[in-house]
Amino acid sequence: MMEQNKIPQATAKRLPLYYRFINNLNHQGKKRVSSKELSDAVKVDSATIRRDFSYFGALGKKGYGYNVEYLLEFFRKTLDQDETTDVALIGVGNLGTAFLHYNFMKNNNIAIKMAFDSDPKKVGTTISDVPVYHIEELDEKLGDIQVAILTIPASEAQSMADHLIGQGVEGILNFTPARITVPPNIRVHHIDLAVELQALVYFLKHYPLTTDEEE
Amino acid sequence: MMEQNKIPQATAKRLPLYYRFINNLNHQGKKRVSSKELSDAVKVDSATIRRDFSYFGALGKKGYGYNVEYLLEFFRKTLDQDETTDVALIGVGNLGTAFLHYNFMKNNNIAIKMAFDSDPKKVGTTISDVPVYHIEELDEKLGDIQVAILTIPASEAQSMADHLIGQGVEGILNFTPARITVPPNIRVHHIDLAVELQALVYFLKHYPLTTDEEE
DNA sequence: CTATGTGAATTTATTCACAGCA
DNA sequence: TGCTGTGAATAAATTCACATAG
Repeated sequence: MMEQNKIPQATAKRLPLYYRFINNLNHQGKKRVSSKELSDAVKVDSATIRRDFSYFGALGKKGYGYNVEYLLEFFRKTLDQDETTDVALIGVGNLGTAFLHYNFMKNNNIAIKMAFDSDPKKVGTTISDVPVYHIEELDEKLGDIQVAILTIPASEAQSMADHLIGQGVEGILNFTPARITVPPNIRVHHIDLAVELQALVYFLKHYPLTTDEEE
Repeated sequence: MMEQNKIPQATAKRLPLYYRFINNLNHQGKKRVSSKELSDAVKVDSATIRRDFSYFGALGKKGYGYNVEYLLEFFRKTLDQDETTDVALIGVGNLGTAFLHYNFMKNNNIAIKMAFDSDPKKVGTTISDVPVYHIEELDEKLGDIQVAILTIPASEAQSMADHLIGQGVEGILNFTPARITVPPNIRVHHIDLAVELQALVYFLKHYPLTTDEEE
């Protein structure tokens, strides 16, 4: 696939966050920004930000900071914002609908192109310009979409993942509590709402904060 | 607040996941489990699981594995599953509604006790037994709830967080893209759906998988 | 034999602290 | 002077590998 695989994963995960904020700055007409300002905004230590940026070379100027426009252009390229990534959404419940209303195209070149559900009341409708097809039409409609968002009941997660992978999907954002098993060449990110909530509660009770700390 | 603060954060974040799976095993009538089996199920390396468990002492038996019932009982105590944690949900959009339908009480003793919104069509209704109040009733209704889930527009996140903190909230699960600023004694966890999706896409393009890897 | 529990090694990530450039 | 960029130090997390108990 692509170039320098030396960027730490922790850094890679922060890139979209940086990108969005730099984008905001640009819209506000701001011309320069320091790692300290960025730090206040995105809640990441300024040394970490400088370190993160440094993996891509010297993006700033000493004593000045970073040029917003330049930074934006750089991250646009780095995050492949030129090419659109098409995504399919599986499961048009409340969570799925929330995604459909979320306009990813606005800042990020990611577009949910179609959604699937088995509920006949939903099939045939359009939500935020995204058509909802019946789950049985999946093979026929999916095309070469490689990314799927799973917002279905946990009990169906594994079989649906298997099916999607069979149709060429390579990345799955799984909102199901089920930890799905996939071949080693498939990437799955889990977002487990119950776990997140429980973890927050656990930290609250066992990790008293006095000095500054963050997730 | 509480005892041994020597449990690594990474471990603490996995505890709810372990708990849920052990709970499942127990419901299935399983009596024993090995770190290897757990590993397959929750997708965490078995050595990491043993290490995680070891912070709590010797929970297993050599050559045998772990007794499911014992483990469950242990985690129940550790995760404070005896005492219920009450939570308020702010913003009854699609995402908020998804949370209301999610029955946290089933496995975890976390209960969304009330929800708030400004939409008069929603105020006064009840969703999954949770009453929806007008946002202006917040001070009056909130009581001593210390945890809030923020599922409102980003533009309102900071002011709402300030308000909640003023009312005694100490933990916030923030689904807003806004990175809110809070006093150092307040805990905020961010879950940023757009960032998660972008990060997945970035990893797909730049971190080709051949051998096993995970989020 | 089997699978834990854990020292030791390794890897990954963060943070300090400051030389050096604009 | 004010900031970056980065060596070096530190911290955190993972993983190896095996002695040891059942």
